[in-house]
Amino acid sequence: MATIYQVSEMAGVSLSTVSRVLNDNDYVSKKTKKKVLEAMKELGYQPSSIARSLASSTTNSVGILVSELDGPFFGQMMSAIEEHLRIAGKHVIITPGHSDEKKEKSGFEFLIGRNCDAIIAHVEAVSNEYLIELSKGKTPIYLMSRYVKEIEENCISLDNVMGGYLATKAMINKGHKNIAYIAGPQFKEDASNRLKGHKQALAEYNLTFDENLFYIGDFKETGGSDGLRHFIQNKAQITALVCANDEMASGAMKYAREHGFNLPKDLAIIGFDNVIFTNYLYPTLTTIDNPVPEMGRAAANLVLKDIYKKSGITIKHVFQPKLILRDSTPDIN
Amino acid sequence: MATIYQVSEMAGVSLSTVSRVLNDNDYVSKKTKKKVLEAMKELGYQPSSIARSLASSTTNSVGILVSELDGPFFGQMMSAIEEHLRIAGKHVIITPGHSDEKKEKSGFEFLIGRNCDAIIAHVEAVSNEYLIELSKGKTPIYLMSRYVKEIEENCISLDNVMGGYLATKAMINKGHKNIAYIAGPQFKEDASNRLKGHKQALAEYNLTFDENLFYIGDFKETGGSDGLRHFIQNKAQITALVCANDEMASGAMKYAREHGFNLPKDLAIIGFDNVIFTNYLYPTLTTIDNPVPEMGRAAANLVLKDIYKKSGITIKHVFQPKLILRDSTPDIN
DNA sequence: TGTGTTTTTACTCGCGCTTTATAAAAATAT
DNA sequence: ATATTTTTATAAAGCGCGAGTAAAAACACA
Repeated sequence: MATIYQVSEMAGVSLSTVSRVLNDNDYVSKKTKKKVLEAMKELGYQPSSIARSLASSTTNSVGILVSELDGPFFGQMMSAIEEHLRIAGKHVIITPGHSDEKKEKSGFEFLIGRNCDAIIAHVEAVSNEYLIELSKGKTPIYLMSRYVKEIEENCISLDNVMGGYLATKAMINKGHKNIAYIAGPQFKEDASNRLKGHKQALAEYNLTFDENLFYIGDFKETGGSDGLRHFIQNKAQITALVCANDEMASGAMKYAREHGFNLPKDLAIIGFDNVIFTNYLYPTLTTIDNPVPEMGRAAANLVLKDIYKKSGITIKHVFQPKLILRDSTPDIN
Repeated sequence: MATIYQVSEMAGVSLSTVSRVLNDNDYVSKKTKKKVLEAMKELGYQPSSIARSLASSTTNSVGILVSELDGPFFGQMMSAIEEHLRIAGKHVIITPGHSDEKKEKSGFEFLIGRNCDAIIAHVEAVSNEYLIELSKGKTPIYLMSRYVKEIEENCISLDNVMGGYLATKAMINKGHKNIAYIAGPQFKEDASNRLKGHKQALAEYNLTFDENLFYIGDFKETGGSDGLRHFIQNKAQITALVCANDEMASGAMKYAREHGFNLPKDLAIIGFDNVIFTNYLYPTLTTIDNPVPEMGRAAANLVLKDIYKKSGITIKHVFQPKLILRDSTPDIN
């Protein structure tokens, strides 16, 4: 691998001259610049970003810490952030935290150790205190889908309480009274907030929250099927099912169909997140839109503004969910 | 940020001693080791992997270059590779190539510049020649879902021709004669091989390949709907539809339903890849299993063996697809 | 021709760590 | 007690680059 030194030798100039044409800021005469450029091409020179980082303590790369590498939700998120950052010439380094405290912490450490200029994290298992403490370090931390008051300027979040409220209210408005709820793991902030919204909606319409119509799932397809099985086995009389995310809703739909339900007539189902495939289910799934791509762009913009000093950017920190009515929640008569 | 120097000072030993306990290979007495470890903890010391890489020219990280960050196929792939590598203490750096030649090349450059110990790539736009040339460089390249003869030892691939063959043959076996095919972008090797398999199956059963029953889609949901629309508008009389991947199949299903088809009776549909959501569609989608997770693990194992000298590993290079029969392809009578 | 400016280039140090070669200390043998 | 081996620690060089400072070259003006 050619180094800057060999380039300088070949071009007959000093090291720093080469360095200067690399970062093309300082004064270099056109003639020498050309010479250097030619030498670079000749040698197939590729600057080592590692060495660069060490010397300049800036890497032009931002770390992304997500829960999972797969799953439509995180896919959209990573994609939106990366795309937006790439335009600005920044790169991303992605690592998963698997919703596990240890792994999330080790993910942060990895990213910090790699001198990321900033980290955008979607973490669920670490405590707020940890995050606040971490934010005092040299690497700025930005949080996706999580609101921590002490560092709210670094948070991009969705109003999940409102989302949960909208979902259940939609069912109530359709005329349902026996509404079951499949929640997500309650240590996850968005899951608990969505549940909170569900309860608010029930309360507003004088419906009581019934433990028998409540199940905690895993945010995956299995959570939906397990939840519905639970309700059926307990002979719960329900006409509507609210799921805390789309994966669980789709799992519930499949389970329902396999157990003789005629969808959507026998059971109305609503999801949450509006991931792509909801629109390809049958019946198409009513859900709550979670504007992940926009939020990803907002996070990217935030680091562009804070870290890379791009001007003229205004950031929205809290996003609003929106009800998307489709076929899985028909009017009842 | 604490450096190795401050640790050495605090522990009252030399730099290199600290370095040795870090890499705990050479001889260090238990006593000094303990002293150093304590000093590290006290200072909250975190070794800078950047500096480490520069000095040792090894990073314990492997680059992953995928087409897209979202999409169930790539999600599974990234996840499988990462999980397997993480066990061995290696990290991944992921970057997308967007099936675009320039972007794929820049992805390679980025990863190489970051001194990845190896790169696992799923690329579609760059030429075989480029890949062969690249393989001569200092960073070993491994290819997912692509077979290049000259570097076959570094390839993990699926027998896509066989997959395409199995899909169409399944339809023929169900009794269909008017079988339409929605292919993927033909510059992608897997897409063109699947098509090849389709043609083989047709030939084997003396069915002629009909341009009117052929459409090239984009491997996304829209490709499926566009394709089916095309056939309908051209008044093609078809009873079966073979799609080159699951996303297109799901798009086609939706379009079919919206246009009065009674699925699966009026139109049998088969996909390809067996991504998770196929099992949650209605009717559940018959498809060709693409063992992505296994292939991901194989790729990870390959670099573990080649690069990190882990022993006792045998690698399978070519994987076989498998027909997964579900409800979208009923028997016809 | 000499002095003052401006433009261009070269040197040197250091980023935080690994890695020799080498010295010092401890353990063992004679 | 001394020589010899084994174990442990040190010092110094260098990985590839950036940045600040010093020096050289080019130019301008009188």
